[in-house]
Amino acid sequence: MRTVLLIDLARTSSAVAADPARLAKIRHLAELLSRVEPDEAEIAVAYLSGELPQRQIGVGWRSLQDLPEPRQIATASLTEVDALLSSIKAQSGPGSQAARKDLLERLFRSVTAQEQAFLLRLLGGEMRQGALNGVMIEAVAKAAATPAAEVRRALTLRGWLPAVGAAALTGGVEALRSFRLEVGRPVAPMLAQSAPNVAAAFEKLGGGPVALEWKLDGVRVQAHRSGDEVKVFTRTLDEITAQVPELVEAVLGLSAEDLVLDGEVIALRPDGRPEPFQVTASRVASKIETERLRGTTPLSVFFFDALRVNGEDLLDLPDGERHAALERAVPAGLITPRLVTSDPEEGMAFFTEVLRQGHEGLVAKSPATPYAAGRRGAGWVKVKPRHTLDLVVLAAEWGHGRRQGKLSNLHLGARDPESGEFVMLGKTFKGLTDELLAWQTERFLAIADGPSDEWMVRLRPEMVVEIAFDGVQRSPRYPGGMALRFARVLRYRPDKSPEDADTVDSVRQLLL
DNA sequence: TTCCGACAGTGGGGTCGCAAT
DNA sequence: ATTGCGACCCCACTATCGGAA
Repeated sequence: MRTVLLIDLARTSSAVAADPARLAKIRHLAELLSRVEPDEAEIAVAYLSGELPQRQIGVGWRSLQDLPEPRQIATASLTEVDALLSSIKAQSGPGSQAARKDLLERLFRSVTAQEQAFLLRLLGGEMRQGALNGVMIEAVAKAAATPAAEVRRALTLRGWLPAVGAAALTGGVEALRSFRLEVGRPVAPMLAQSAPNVAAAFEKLGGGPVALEWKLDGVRVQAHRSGDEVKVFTRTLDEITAQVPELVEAVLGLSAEDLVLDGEVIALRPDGRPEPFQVTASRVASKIETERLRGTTPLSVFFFDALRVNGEDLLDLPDGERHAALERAVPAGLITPRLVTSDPEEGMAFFTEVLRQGHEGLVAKSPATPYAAGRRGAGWVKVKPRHTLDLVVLAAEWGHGRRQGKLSNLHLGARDPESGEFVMLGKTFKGLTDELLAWQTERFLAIADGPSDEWMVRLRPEMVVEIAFDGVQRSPRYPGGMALRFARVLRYRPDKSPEDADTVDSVRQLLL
């Protein structure tokens, strides 16, 4: 009999969810981790931080409906559950959906109600216990009696917390220190914060010179080269080597044979201007007909960072030195345009220029910052332009989790002057404070109109709301053939009536 | 004592591959 | 051929805790 069973994880998760204090969550998690046996440590770290050792198993929210009754006695071990999930993942070909369902039912029949609830949250991808990677890093450190900084460093290099956590719990700080940057195995990519404008980005980086780089609206790539072998990974560390042969050839064309580079792939038109993001994303996601697609939609790559060049790990070096190494290893045509300046005015001119060329914006970087992979550290700050429109709320959907009982997700419409009707352009739930959620729920119920159901309340088109968004994209889903990208609420406009709302024509202007 | 960095949660549009219909 | 689902590409914003100032 194992000392730690699935029921223990389920109980720990409940305790974590019930205790809002971060330090208490860490205590609960560390207490369990300190009891788990070495061969189950990876599973425990994974499950309690909302991950699966298999990463994905082809089961989502929809497959988790209509599950069997629980049993009364909890006996399931982590190893047993892990084996079942592996066999679910292994199903493929005709009949696989039925086989998956069968195995999933067997799993749920073999556990108690509390374990079922835990597995539902885990497999559904919504832990709702207020603890994921960030809290788990601290819990692993506490349970293994190692500094959290050592865990973070290992996670940067390994990119997968369950593996790092298991190493820490079984081998302590020595095991953590044995993690190295390994060519061919992806590193957790460094992420950026955002700022509303160039001046604010300069301010955030705290004076001194700032490196400004074009922000291209493509797909983030991490390219590894060892001799004749190249591997390419995405931001979530999934391998896409086969989909991006242009990138592979570009890297093989460099003289350095030992490389880890960070950059962006993007589809450019013959005139050099960027294709819409959808075109790049479609090209990168397509696994078949790659050779034909190369002809119609070629990909370009632009690197902006070097993590390793010719046997030297550069992660801990400041940005300026890493970029110098990048410039030595990679020709200028494959490097993201960059300007180092202390002058915000000069920065704004650079921003204007990148937008004129049709690109997304800028990323401002402190030349002193090391590559803090996997953390949205303050070293990188992105700046993008923002559009706004006054739109009409057509309906609202009931929220989930902490928004349960509140009307949350808004259906947004622009006015069609021809018909006098409103054309839906998308939805948003962003930008709403708790106070605004409470207010709009009450207000919406007062103007409810038309067929509503358990998810949605239709409204008389009376409420005008000011919406910020990044751009307009072609939509196969919405009636006007266009949708807003990254829409969020700025404020309600009680001073405006629906007749004052922006029109579909003004939105269409932005599509070009 | 106040401020602010980091984290988790709440969901958005679009596209692909695959299995089922 | 079409549809449904899972996965993954891009992502913004608010509330909260707890350490920093």
